[in-house]
Amino acid sequence: MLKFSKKADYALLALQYMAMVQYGINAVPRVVNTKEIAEEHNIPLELLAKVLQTLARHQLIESHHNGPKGGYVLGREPKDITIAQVLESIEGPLGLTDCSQEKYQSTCDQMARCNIRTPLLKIQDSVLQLLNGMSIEDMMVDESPFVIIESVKPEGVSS
Amino acid sequence: MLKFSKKADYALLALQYMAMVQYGINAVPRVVNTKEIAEEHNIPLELLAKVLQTLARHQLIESHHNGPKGGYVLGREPKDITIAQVLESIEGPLGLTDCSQEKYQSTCDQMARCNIRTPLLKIQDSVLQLLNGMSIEDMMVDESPFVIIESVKPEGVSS
DNA sequence: TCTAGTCAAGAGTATTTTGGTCGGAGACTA
DNA sequence: TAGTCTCCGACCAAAATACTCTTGACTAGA
Repeated sequence: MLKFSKKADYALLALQYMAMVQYGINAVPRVVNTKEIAEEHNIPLELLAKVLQTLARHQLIESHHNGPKGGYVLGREPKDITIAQVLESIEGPLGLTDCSQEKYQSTCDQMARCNIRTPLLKIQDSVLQLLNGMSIEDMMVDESPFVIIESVKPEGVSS
Repeated sequence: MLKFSKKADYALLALQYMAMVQYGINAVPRVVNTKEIAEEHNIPLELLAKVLQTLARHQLIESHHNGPKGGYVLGREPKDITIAQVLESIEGPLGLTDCSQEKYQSTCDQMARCNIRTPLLKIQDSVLQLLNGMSIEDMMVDESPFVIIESVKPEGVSS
């Protein structure tokens, strides 16, 4: 419940990676291709390809060109790519319930006596605000890829 | 994306209805049965039955007894039933990503180089806080079903 | 005690969504 | 211009979800 889809996960992962390559500390900006990201993160190449295509279509990234040395770059600065935009590109308009999209409202035969629509929209609003307030930049937690989370390891390795 | 499942919708609808019957203005508290709710809201009887069973198993509602005049009542006051509890009963533990549940962490082969886990958990936390802060009572917005929320509109959300 | 109304629980089916695959078309390099 | 390498869009399979059916147990009231 409330789970991101794999595609959304992959998208965030990829964007974060690209952001690090282009804007990270000591970064040497360059074009990155699908294969590189897929191998880096161990995700199915073809699926990631599709995800990136979608992101490109929504201008979050730009396909540099085809052929050898082709690839993608971010379409804007990391701080200008919000989590909400990413999710929306991948999954279509966000909404806790169908009736938050106007075009579906007519199909809901309980609109009239639906008392939960309003409070639901309120929740949804807050969630959206949250997702809109967070960008790829916020995911660029410096360089260290290895952050030991103590809950993984049984005994106090953290020190 | 981020959508509630139908079952979750039905659960909220049912709880809100029961709350109105028991605690609403001028309410005459009584037991309500599955059929009544299903007809009231036009949802498949059998499916709703299963949803209510689940809620009962989680003590959010109580089955009054079998047989004629049987039915359900709320297990506690509306303000003590949070949205998060409802969702969790229906859909199991909530979490934006698998690795928020400890038992799945080991199965994720990219834990080591996963840079998005931490920020994702942060988002998730906020969402959960939101859902925990809202209860069935908040859904008892007296009788008027149509309240237009202006914040849905694109402009000036944050104001 | 018999009947009808109700909750309880399981298995089974259909439909939608999601994850993943394939075969090209275009573009660059040599 | 041949040979790669890349993006791209249509396609397929598997999984999750929504919904149904059947059976059973229990209770109130005739």
